Amino acid sequence: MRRVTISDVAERAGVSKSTVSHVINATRFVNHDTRQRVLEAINTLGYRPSTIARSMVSQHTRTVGLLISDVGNPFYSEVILGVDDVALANGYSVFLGNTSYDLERGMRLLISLVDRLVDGLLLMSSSLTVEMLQEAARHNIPTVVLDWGTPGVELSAVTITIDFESGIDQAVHHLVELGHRRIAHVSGPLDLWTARLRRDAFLTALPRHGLDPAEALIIPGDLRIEGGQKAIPQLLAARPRPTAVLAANDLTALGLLWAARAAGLNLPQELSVIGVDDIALASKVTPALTTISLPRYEIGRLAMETLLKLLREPATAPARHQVATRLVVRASTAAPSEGV
Amino acid sequence: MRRVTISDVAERAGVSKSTVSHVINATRFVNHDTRQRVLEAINTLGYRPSTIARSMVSQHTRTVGLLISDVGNPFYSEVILGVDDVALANGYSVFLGNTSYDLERGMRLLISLVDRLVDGLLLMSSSLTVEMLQEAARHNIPTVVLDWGTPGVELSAVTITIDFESGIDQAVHHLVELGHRRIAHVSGPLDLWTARLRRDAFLTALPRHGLDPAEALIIPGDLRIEGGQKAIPQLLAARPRPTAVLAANDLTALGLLWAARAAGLNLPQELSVIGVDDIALASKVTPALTTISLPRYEIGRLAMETLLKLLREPATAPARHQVATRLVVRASTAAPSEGV
DNA sequence: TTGAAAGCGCTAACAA
DNA sequence: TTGTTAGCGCTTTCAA
Repeated sequence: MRRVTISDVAERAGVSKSTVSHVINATRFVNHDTRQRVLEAINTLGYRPSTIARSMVSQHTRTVGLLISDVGNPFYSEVILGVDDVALANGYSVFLGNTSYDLERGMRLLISLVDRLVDGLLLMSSSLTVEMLQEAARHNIPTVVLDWGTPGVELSAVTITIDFESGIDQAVHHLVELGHRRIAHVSGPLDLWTARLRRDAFLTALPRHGLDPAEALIIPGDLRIEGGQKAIPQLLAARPRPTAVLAANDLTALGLLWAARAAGLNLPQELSVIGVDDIALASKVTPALTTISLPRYEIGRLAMETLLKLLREPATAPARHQVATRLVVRASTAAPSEGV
Repeated sequence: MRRVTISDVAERAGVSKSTVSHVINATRFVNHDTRQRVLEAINTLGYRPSTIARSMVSQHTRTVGLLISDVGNPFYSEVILGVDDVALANGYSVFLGNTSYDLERGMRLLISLVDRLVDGLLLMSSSLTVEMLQEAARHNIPTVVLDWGTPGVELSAVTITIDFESGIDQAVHHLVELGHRRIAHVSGPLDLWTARLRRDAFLTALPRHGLDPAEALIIPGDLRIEGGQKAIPQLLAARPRPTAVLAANDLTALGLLWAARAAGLNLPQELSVIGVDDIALASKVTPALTTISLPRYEIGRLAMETLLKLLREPATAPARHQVATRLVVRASTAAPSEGV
């Protein structure tokens, strides 16, 4: 049972291979009748052009590589969906690689992608190195980098960053309007670019709403539930005690909520909590979490579309895109109760 | 800046292309000195063999296609990780496709994978059809199907199914030992194979522990938090009222827990709840969820390894694998309080 | 309006 | 111990 090739079709239709090729790709005029014969031959034979052979001559594969630090992270999984949708709609297939936050693994993955002649690269991994970018550039593979801010990135790749400032500013505004004056922040690990970004956005938002950043309590967390839970004792011990807290992400916020309740606090009156991410769970818990929503699917879509544009117009200069975030008010924020 | 090819290396080393090929693939003896010269040429030129050209002649690609219904589902994301690990370790790359529970989309994805000459297929999508399997079989692409029980599957593909019976039997045993006699089940949508499987496992486990399946209350759910929440009123209205409930998955169990607490029940004394999945959250909530743990990563690993074996020994007859599940006891189960 | 033939970068007979 | 050569299945000049 041999694979049916273009020659089989040509023979069956009584034409040359080139004619078959041209009817398939609509790349030059073919007489109506012969075209019909070719089409028919294709159908009865069940012929499908070999992508490999095509790539061999065209030197491109209509594939892209997607490197992710952690597929299990709900943030990324929706991003993947956005990428996948755009890819499918444009005839691209995507190679997925999970770096597991492991630099060496990431590099191996990247090399295998380069060897596979991917047309473009989508890098969404906090464990990225400049060498990876260079490797991609060396083979001049168009690259889109998500949410990675190392200086110099924008020289060789298009970057997509998340504009936390907008959402965080809304969050602070919301709290101040409710009457809060003492707002704390439970940050992520500050060696992470994205964690610093959120903290800084918080710190710069404060003075815009009449609050003094110097007085703001910053408790380091780990972007996980545990980090939020561990922050509660510190939070309650602080004098003056904060009446609201902005968590670096929703998991941290949930940890805060649960530990606060366990400590006997009346929520949200005695402690308002805001998260970042808007994970699925955020609207399901009690009290439902007020949070800053990231357009995850949108990010994936934008990334793949940007890459596609890069592929079509290789001359385009590396640019930077930002996606906005916005506050979703639910039940975990309220006016502070008197005399706390 | 042309791509450097095997001819460049050959020329530089002063040998023929075939010699270069043979040192790269260690496929025939090459004199030590010439081998050194070749190696050196490869290094200085930075030569990397083209996977495409190789595939062209070998007719295989060292790629596999992975079709998933929903990358966002935490169950699948860990499976992906297992697949990815084994793939990377064996020099395979994986194409990821998200069917979004959409049959037509799934078929399009599948066809694109077939056209790309993937060596094997991993189908982990509840939205699968027999035609998809046939399409794969028609191109004789070895296929591994996860958790899909339609009769006839095992004829053309290796199946990996999850042995819910073991874990569910342990769960019922655990509850009976605690003193429960009236155990309810909140199922998934019963048009899903996997939901029926769990319900049936529950029903057959009961008599093994002296309980009458005919008396068991089965409430249909949706595998989501909402389904669990909606089940609580029915559960509380039933006479005699169940003292324990086995949920079809952890999300349902969380819904049950939260709605029960909202209804003023004292947990776990007044209602014991067991989930299925052991999602990350299960151990974080209060009370921590007793649940039946699925070895998700293990499943991915097994699937990819099975596929690899199939690729190496194509003669192997389609088989079926089962992976065991086991009960993890936490704080959401307890002896029933008296006189409920 | 169509065909012949070269070539994409490799592997593997077959020869030497 | 190594080289020559014929493909793998397509696309694309160039020619007719």
